[in-house]
Amino acid sequence: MKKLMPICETCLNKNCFIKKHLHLEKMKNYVDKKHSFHCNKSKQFMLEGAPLQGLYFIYKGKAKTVKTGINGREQIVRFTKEGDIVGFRGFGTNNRYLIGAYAIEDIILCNFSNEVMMEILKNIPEFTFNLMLFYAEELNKSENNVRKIAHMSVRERVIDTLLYIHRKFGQTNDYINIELSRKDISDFAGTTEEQVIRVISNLKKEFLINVSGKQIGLLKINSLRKEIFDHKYILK
DNA sequence: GCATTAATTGGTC
DNA sequence: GACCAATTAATGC
Repeated sequence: MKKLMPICETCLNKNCFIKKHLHLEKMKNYVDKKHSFHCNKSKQFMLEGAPLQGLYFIYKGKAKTVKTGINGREQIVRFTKEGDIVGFRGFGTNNRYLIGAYAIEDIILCNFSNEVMMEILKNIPEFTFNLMLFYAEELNKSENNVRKIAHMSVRERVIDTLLYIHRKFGQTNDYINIELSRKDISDFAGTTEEQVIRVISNLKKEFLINVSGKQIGLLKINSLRKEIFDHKYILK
């Protein structure tokens, strides 16, 4: 089971950037040059400040990308899943990664080296154009997140985080399809572990969510959305 | 089973 | 609302 080597042609990740452009003739020259590997749960596979080693594409599993703050606290930049790109922030301009990345569960990654990525970007305009659109979108999301942390209360930020992972990972059998520690949630919401525990405990008492260990399920999505929306309106 | 880590609760500033 | 301490639950080895 250590020999599992993902093949782009048979890959099921429709939203993967490589897969999306596989119909282009030139692309086929490059996909064989990737190298794939496993990374176990909670292990780090990308180090903040380390020299660039190309881009990572998640073949299977979930991961988080983090940035170390001034006080040593970690801020989770985003959560990622199958088909997502990791490591694109430092690409091109910097020669080092600006963020670190950890596996949330056992994952399989596909890595394209700097050299191969450069070749793709220079030779396949359609790919480059779409990547630019992707960058613009990510920048927008990132700015929105900064605004959230600045203007929303802790309770609102936690609710917002829950709605986000619910939207991103989906929910089956009354529980969201990702298991995060309270610390992970707090590092994303920009608060502390204790605050997250208290908010989650309250939301459970109010019958807005289901909680069973690390599993969380949203019960009244509209009520939760409304709470965020109302307060945003007051603040802006 | 013991040791480390995570979750929870209460308290202080 | 952050930080700290104490207790308990969960998990790793």
